[in-house]
Amino acid sequence: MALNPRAEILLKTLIERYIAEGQPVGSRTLARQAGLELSPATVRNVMSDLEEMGLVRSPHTSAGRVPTERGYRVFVDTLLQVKPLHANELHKLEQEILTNQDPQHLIENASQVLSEICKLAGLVMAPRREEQLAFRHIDFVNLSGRRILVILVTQDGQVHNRIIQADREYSPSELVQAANYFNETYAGISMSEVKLSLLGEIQQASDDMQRVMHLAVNMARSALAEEEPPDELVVSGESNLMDVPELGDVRKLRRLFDAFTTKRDLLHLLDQSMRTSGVKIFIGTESGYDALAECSLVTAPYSVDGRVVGTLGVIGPTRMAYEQVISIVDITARLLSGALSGSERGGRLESNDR
Amino acid sequence: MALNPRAEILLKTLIERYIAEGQPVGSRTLARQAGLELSPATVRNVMSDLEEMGLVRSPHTSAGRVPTERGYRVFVDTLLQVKPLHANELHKLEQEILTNQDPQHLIENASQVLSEICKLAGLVMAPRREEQLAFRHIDFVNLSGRRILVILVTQDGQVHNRIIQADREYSPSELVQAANYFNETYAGISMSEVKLSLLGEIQQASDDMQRVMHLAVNMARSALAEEEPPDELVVSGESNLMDVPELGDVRKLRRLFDAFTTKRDLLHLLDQSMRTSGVKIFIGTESGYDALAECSLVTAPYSVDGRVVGTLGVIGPTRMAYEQVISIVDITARLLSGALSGSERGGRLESNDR
DNA sequence: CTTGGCACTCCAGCTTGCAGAGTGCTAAAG
DNA sequence: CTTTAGCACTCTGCAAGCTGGAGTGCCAAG
Repeated sequence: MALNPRAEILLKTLIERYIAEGQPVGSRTLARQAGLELSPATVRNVMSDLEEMGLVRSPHTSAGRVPTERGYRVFVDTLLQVKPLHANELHKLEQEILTNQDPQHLIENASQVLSEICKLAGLVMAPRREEQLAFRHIDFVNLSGRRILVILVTQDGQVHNRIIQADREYSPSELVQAANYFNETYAGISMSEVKLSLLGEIQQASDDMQRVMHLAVNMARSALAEEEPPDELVVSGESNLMDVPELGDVRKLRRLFDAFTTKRDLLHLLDQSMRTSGVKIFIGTESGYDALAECSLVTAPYSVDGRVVGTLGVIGPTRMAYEQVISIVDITARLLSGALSGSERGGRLESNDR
Repeated sequence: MALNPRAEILLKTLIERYIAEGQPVGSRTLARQAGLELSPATVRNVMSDLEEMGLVRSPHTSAGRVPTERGYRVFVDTLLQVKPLHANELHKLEQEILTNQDPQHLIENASQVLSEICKLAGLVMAPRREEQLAFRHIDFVNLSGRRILVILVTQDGQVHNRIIQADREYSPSELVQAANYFNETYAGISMSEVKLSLLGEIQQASDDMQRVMHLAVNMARSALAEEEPPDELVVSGESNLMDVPELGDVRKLRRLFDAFTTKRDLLHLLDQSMRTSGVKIFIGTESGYDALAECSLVTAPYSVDGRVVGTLGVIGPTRMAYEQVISIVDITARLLSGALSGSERGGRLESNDR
C-alpha cells in the first residue's frame, strides 16, 4: 500500500500543478513537469495505480487526473513542504497585529489580514473567556427607571456590556458602592470562580453590608447569566470566495455563506482544532458538513499566556495553495498569541497607539 | 407627456406582473391581466408610446416589455399603493425590536429582522452619536503599565471603549478620582460641548484639583480624538441576494458584496436619506454607484427623542416588491425610533405606536 | 519494467433546424 | 380618430448532429 518514491513524486507534482492551474493534469504534461526521465505511457501506468489507491481520479474517460480528498490528505500529511512566507507578507501581518489594540479589534484585524494575504475567507474564533479569564472590573450605570447597564471587563481587556432590569430603582451612589464592593472582592479571580462564589454569597452576608452586597451580587448574577454571546466568530473576506471558479455555482456559494452567518458548524470545527496544537487541516467532506463539501479549512489555535483560548484560520476551496496558507495561518496564530499575551504583560515593542 | 389613465393602468399592471414573475410581459398577457376590455393590438400601441417615453423597453425584438428605471420611478412615485404589512410580520418586528436591549443589539436585530422579512439584505446605519448625544459616564481601567482602557457611555446607553497609552503610570485610585471628576463635571452635556470644553479646561485648572483634572482631561481628550468608528454600518442577510436571479452573475454579486464590506458608498447614500423625512428610494443607477446598478435601496431615517440620528433600509434587486418593502422599512424605522427613545424615557409602550 | 503505437472515448464548441412567443405594420371596422 | 384582426417577421431557447483535440487503456515489442 505504501507509495514508492516515484509515485510520490508524481502525485506531488500532479497536485502542485493542479493547484496552480485548476485543470486535470494529463500524462504528457506530468511526464515533462516531474523532472523524471519517463515517458507518458509509464506515467499512465503509475496513474492507474494511484487511481486504484483512491488518491486521484479522472473527471471523465479522457481527461487528465485530479486529486481526490484522500490524495490531498496524503499531500498535506507527507509530501508537502511548507513555504516560509514572503518578507512583505510577514511585515504586513506584524504591522496589523503587533499594535496596541484592544482584543476585539485585534481579532477583527487578524481575521481581515488573514483573508487578505491568503485571498480567502479568514476566520477567528473569539477567546473562550467566560470560564478561563479572570475578572478585572465591573461598573453599573443607571440608564432610566430600573434599567441598569452593566459593564464587565475581563483580565484580557475585553469589555462586555448588557442591560439588566433591576428589581427596584437604585440611586447612583448605591450603584457606585456596589461596583466598588464587587471590584475589591473579586479582582483577579477567574470568572468561573466568581460565578460559583456568587451562588453562595447571598446567604452569609453580614447585616452591615447587606444591602450593597445584595445589590451587587444580584446584578452580577443576572449579568453573568448570559449565555454565549452570538458573535464568537469573526469572518472576513468572504467575497474572496466568489472569485474561486469551483464555487462559481451560486447555490454552493449560498450554502457556504449561510454557514458563515449560522456560525454553529464552523464553531464546532474550530472547537475541535482547539484541542490539538499546531496547524490542523480539514479537507472537503472530512469536516462532515455538506456546505463545506469542496472547501478546506486550515486552522491553528492561539493562546493567551500559554493557555489556548481560541482558534483562527482560513477557509477556501480544496484546491488552495496549502504550502503558503499553512505558514500564514501558523504565523498569524503565533503573532496573535503574542499580541494578546503581550498586552497582558504590559509591554510591547513600539510606542505609538495608532 | 402626461400619461393618460389607461396608459397608467397598463404600466402599473405591467410592472406588478414583472415584479411578480420576473419575465418580460407580452401584450396578450397584459391585455388579459389589466382588467380593461382591450385587445392585445391596442395594448401594443400603448406599449409603443410608453417605450418612446422611456418607461419600458424590450430586451429584444420579440420579447415582452420590461420596466426601465424611469418606469420604476414613475411607478413608485405615482402609481404604487403601499400594502400595510401582514399581522404576523408586524408581530415579528415588534417582538424583535420592542424589547429591552442596548442600542448595539437593537440595531443588529433591526437589520436582521429587516432582511428576514423582506428576504433581502438589511442595512442599519448606527446612530451618529459623537456630536449629538450627551455624555453619560466614563470609566478608566488600568490594564498594564501605561495602557489604560477608557470606557465611555453615551446618553443612549451605547458603550464605547478604546485603549490609550498614558504619559506615565497611574494608580487605581487616581483613575477612580479622575473618572469621578469627569462624571460629575460633564454628566448630561453633549459630546460636542464636552470636546470643546476639554480644549479650554486645562489652563484654568485650580491648583487643588489640578493633577486629577489634568489626568482626566488628557485621557478623555485622547479617547475622544477617535475618528469615526469603522463599523457604523450593519449589514445583514446578504446571502438572501444570492437567490435573486438578476444577480446570478457572480461578478455582479462580488461587486455588491465588496460594497458591503467597503461600506463607504452605502454610507454616503444612507447619509443622503437622513436629510429627508420618510421613506426614500434609490432605483438602480440613480444611486450613482456602479455596484448598485441593478439594485434598489429603500431607506428611512430613524430618530432618538425626535432628532434624526441614522437611517435604515434594505437593498435588493430593482425588481423588488416595493409595495411591501416600503411599509416594512417605514414601520421598522418607527419601531426603532420608539425603542431607542423609549429606552431613554425609561418605559416603553407595550402596544405599537405609528 | 519501460516504451511506442493505436484504437477508443469524451468534451467543448459550433452549426443547423425548429417551435414558441411576441412584435410591427397594414387595412378594415367602429 | 381609435380599435381591432391578420399576417409577416424576428428573436430566443433547445435539441441534435458534427468535428477537432486531448487523453486514456491496452498491447506488443524493446
